[in-house]
Amino acid sequence: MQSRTPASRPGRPRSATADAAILAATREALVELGWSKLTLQDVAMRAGVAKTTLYRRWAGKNELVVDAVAELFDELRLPDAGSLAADIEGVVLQFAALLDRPECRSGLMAVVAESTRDEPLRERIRASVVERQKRLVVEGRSRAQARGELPPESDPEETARTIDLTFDMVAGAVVHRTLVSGKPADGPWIRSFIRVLLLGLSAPA
Amino acid sequence: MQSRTPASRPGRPRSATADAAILAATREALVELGWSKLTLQDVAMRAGVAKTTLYRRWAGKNELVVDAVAELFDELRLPDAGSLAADIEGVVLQFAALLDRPECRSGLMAVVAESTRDEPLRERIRASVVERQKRLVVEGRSRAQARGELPPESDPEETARTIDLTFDMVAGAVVHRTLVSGKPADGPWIRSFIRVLLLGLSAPA
DNA sequence: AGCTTTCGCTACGACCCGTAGCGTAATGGC
DNA sequence: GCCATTACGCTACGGGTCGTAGCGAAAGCT
Repeated sequence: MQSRTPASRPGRPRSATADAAILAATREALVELGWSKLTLQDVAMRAGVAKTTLYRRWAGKNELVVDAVAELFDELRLPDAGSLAADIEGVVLQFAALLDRPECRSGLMAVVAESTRDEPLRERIRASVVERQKRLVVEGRSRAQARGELPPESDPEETARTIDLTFDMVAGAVVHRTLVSGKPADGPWIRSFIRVLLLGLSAPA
Repeated sequence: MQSRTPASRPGRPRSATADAAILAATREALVELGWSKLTLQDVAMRAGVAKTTLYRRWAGKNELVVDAVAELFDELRLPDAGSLAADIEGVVLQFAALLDRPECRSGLMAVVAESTRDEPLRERIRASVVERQKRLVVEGRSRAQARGELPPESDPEETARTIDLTFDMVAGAVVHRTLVSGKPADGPWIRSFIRVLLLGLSAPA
């Protein structure tokens, strides 16, 4: 996750149990304290490890929380509900449920904010969180094109741009609705959103 | 801004000069240090005031940064470029320029993250930042309806939902593009975005 | 065995927080 | 002009977190 083991090094290996306990303790602390009041020594206490163990594995609070939140995004799955609209609705509902969890709300936006001044952190977020979401867009899109619900594209560069645009529109709208407007991204909202989105995307270039 | 003066109170009034100096110093510190390394005593030094003066006016870092960033959003204007697409392009370009400024990037997302566990803070952000953006959507929409570019609505509740949806889609996509994907919301991107958006919004219900 | 790395523990200086207390400055009411 | 009231700058304080260093013991590999 954070430090690769080149084959097997000599010496005592790192405890995988401790890793899991630390990440779970981090999420627990995020729920109870939120990002700003979360301290590394509190996480160490909860996880039952020494504070120095945390610093051996993570550079700081930012990196730790990214890894703790990233695990939540493993749950995201692309359902096969028969139509593009239904597929998107299923994914967005899962995403909205994630953003409803307090450990996600307070952690994710905070590390994104930090990443504006920390390029390695941005890359870490991109690799472990954003890519997992984006893959859902790519897969859903190719599936819809096979069904004839979206116009196919020949130019691979144009395809990449359209995927980027779709991803930013979907994820951006849901996040903004949930965290800025503070209203739930529930069924009715999602369906009206998908309607606007698909009308725009399915039109010929 | 943060404490209303009921008519005129007895005693020495608060220095408006100090207010402006503090907010400017906050933005300056945001540029140089970013959100996480910004401290109130550093802001006090830069502004040439005592630390206690800061605490007399703002409850803490969160509220101070919200006010400092909110002033930036005063610059947003709705241009009259003749068509809805051109109007939106103008507004989004301004918004993207705002999000390019480091004092905005690092400050805005951080307070939004904090607001997930602080309802008064969320309300403060809504009133002083979000409302100013939303008004642009409302105005641009009614202008477009007068020009016949968007279908009119009879149900006022439906109208409110459409405005909310439009706002979340526009602001969300631009923020996500800029801060999460880390790519510029430049002219070509904005135009392809507007194309998708308007195709969806201009379709009949 | 011997070597290497991790782990828990303790301690440390540095820094920031948020508040209290003081004397002084600036205003409005009488 | 005097006084009550509020704002201001300054100093100081206890409490907390940070990130690091050093130590002895534990747990793997060869």
